[in-house]
Amino acid sequence: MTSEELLTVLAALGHPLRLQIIAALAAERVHVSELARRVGVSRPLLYMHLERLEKAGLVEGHLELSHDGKSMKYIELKPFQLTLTVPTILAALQADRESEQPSSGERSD
Amino acid sequence: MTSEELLTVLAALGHPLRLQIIAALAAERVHVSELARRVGVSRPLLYMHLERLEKAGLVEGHLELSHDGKSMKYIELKPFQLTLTVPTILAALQADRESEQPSSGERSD
DNA sequence: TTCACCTGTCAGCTTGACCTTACAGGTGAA
DNA sequence: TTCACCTGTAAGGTCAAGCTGACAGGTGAA
Repeated sequence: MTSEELLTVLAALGHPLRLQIIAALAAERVHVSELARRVGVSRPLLYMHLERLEKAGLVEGHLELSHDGKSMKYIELKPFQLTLTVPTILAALQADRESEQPSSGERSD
Repeated sequence: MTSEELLTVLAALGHPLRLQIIAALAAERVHVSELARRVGVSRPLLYMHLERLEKAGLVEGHLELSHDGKSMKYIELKPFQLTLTVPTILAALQADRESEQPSSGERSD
């Protein structure tokens, strides 16, 4: 995991509303409009937050047709596990260096 | 851990420069001016970032006198371990509810 | 005294995150 | 047709985070 990926996840989790969204999705997947009502925000705002969560790989959206033919976008939570310690941060920064010069200095001798 | 505490840590770690700062402090404590040079930023900017890290409890500063009598503020890294999963987020949000009404519903019977 | 270090803070700028309002377009049911 | 749902996005405003430059004040050494 590079530091960029790490920062994407940290930024995605670093907002109270997005924690609420994750909590609301923990038990079951919910479609966008219903999710907006449950967490008490406007739909456009929710879209913005979902975009961040999705980019971080924490949620996933699926557009489906409901039983009565209406288009519904269901959001589901992707299980994740991320341990933050000094070594994991060092590893992320090290991954940056290894991925930016993949053919020069990452020998393990 | 409440969600506010969690968010403070997430926000503190959610910046590339602050990850660099943590990496620079991983091996040894460093005084402010030297740290600024090592991570390549101005001292005032570093102070701002250190403030966030300190509020999150990730680093600690100690003002000391060097052997030649000059005032030096040494920054040291506090070891930490934070595991991010859906359950830990749910627990943080639950802690909010328990701490806002400490005398009504948190009975454990 | 001048220099080279050090700590600490403030005023002011820029930019992006966040949020709201409004719009365009689709469906099934009354 | 009108209503009540749904998806999706664009325009614009607000505000805090981030960053810079300048300042005030301390020390020991040359």
